[in-house]
Amino acid sequence: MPELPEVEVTRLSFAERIAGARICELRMGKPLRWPLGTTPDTLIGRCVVQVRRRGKYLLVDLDEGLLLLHLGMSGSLNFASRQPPAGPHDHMDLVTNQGVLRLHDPRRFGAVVWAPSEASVLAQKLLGHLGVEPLQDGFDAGAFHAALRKRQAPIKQVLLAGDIVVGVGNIYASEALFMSGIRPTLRANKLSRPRADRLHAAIIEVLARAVQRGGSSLRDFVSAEGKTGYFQLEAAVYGRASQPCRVCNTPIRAIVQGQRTTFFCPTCQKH
DNA sequence: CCATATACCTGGCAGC
DNA sequence: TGCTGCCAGGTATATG
Repeated sequence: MPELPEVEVTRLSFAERIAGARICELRMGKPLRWPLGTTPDTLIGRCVVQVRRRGKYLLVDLDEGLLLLHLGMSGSLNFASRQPPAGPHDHMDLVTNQGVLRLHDPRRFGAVVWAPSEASVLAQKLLGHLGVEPLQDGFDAGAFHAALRKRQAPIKQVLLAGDIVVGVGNIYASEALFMSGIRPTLRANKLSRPRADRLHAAIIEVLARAVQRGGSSLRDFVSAEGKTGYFQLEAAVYGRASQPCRVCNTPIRAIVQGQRTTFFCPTCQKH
C-alpha cells in the first residue's frame, strides 16, 4: 500500500482533523521496526501541531518533539473518534481528545519513533540521507541529471534508493521508466540529458496523478481492507508479467534487480 | 563514497 | 483440506 501517493493521501485524510488535538494516551502493541524512543506516558498532554510528510515518513509535529511514522510494507493508518478493540495487527493507538489514530501493520516493518526535534540525531538518522521531494519545486531536471551521472548502478535501483529523489517505490519505478521509454537495467550514468528530462517529468506525472486518484480511491481502499489498490487498475507494466503491453502488445517482462521485481516492455523500453 | 546482500515479519496464494 | 514454498508496496545496516 504505502508508496508516496498513499502516504500523502493518508496524511491528507487526517492532518486537519488531528491538528490541535491533545494526547490523552499512547498505546503500543507488538514491537515495530524500532523502539519508540521514549516512554509512551511522556507524550500525555502534548498537543499535535501539524502533520507533514517527508518521503514516505509522516512527521507528526507536537508542541514538544515529533513522532515519525512509517507504514513499511503493510501499514495503514485510521483516524476516527472511536476505534473498535485493537486486533492482533493494531500496534499503535494515539488517543487524543479529537480522535484516535490507529496503526494497523501485519508485517510490522512500520515504525513509530519519537524524536526531540527533526534536527536530532535520531531523526536525522532516518531522514538525513533522503533525496528531494518529487512534487515540490526543488525537484530540478538539471540537478536530477547531474546526480544520475554520478551513479553507475541500474537506473531502477538508483530510483529506489531514494537518496536522489524520494517516493519512487517499486511500483512507480517500473511505471515511470515505462512512461519515459527507459530500460530499467540501463546504468544511471548513461542517461542523456533529454532522457533524464523525460524520466523527471514521468516521475512527477505518475506520482501526482496517483495522489489525485488516491482521493477518490481511498474510500474503496479502506473499505476493501487495502486489497485492490488503484494502481492495479492504472498500472501499465507493474504486475503485468507476460500480459500484452498496452502500447505495442509485446508481452511484459519481469526481472529481478536487487531482490525486487521489475516490470518493463522490451519493445517500448529499448535502452 | 558506492553497490549489493541481508534482515526484519506475516498473510495470501499456487501447487501438490 | 492441509501442507510447503514463494511472493509482497520498504529501508537501515552490514559487507565488499
